Amino acid sequence: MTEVRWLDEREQRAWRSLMVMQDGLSEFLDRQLRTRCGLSDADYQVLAHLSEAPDGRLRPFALGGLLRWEKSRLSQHLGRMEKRDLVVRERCLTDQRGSVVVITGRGRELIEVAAPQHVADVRSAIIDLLTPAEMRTLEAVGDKVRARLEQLESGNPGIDPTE
Amino acid sequence: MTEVRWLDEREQRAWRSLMVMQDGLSEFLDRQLRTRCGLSDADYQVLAHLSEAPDGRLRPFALGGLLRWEKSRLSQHLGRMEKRDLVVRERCLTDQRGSVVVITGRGRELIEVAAPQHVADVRSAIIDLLTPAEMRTLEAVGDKVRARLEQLESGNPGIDPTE
DNA sequence: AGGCGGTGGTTCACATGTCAACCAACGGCT
DNA sequence: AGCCGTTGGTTGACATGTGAACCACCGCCT
Repeated sequence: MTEVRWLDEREQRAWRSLMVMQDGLSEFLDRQLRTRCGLSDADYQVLAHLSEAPDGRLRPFALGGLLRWEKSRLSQHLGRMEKRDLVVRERCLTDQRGSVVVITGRGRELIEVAAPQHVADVRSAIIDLLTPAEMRTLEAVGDKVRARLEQLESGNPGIDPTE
Repeated sequence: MTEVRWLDEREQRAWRSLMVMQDGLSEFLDRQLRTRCGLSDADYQVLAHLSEAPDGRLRPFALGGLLRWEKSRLSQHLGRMEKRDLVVRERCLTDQRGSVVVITGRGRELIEVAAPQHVADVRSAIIDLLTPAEMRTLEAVGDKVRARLEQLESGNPGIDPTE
């Protein structure tokens, strides 16, 4: 592996375009949520998962799994959300170590206002611009990349075709 | 606008797939850079732009434009990079308010080691998995979305087709 | 029973990003 | 020259993310 395969024109353009879209999208969606509902994107994700769970309650480790968050991040964030009365932590009855996160009434009200606006934003920023074919491609690419990342992160370096 | 157009199955899948890919990709690339070169993704972007600029020097506001960063973020980040001897700030001769950021020798060494590895990571995580058609689609979608975001952020709410 | 590695969670110190306030210099205008 | 709105940049207070250390409890094993 002596020489570097730089990105050619096409590859550059696709990559940059994707990155810029990425930044722009998350910045836009986060700002909309924040200014219109006082929720960060992180808050939204947490509330969304909780509101879909039975009784609006989840064990932190389960929530962490859904969000793919580090446990310390989750703990910190839940602490802040608890102060703002969006969630409460209760002791877990079946496991004395753990706790259960529960969405509050206020949390539920907020997510129910935020969700339709958020979906509308996602639609108007991207989904409604896509043809069915583009949608399929995005899904396929996303899945391929995720699978590849799991492979890479599990210590498999991938096969060098020149080998 | 009384009723909400939720995302249907296809739309959900495409959207989630994109978001997950997005998170996974940036996390992966950032971690690779960090562990292998001691550079964050932000550091990398800054050094990359500087190293491509004539004499490795840029006015902060120009750099900020390229990166699409808030000026305070840039200022804070440059401060940290200066402490690590990756860049230096010099007074600007033509504008007494401003300064010029210059990449240091060490900064240049680092980016020259990091760049090939970074490109290899980008390739192996995504670019090399894509067909030419997929690449074109990604570019097209990215461009559409960016254009749309600019429209949205310039106060244009978009047209409601039911109107 | 009692030892013990693994798990669920929290906490601390620290890196990073954001917003608003601030300051000095620029440059156009009279 | 002198005023004044704008621009380039920094700063401080604060919100958020990360990694490591820590703690209590679980559950298995003998």
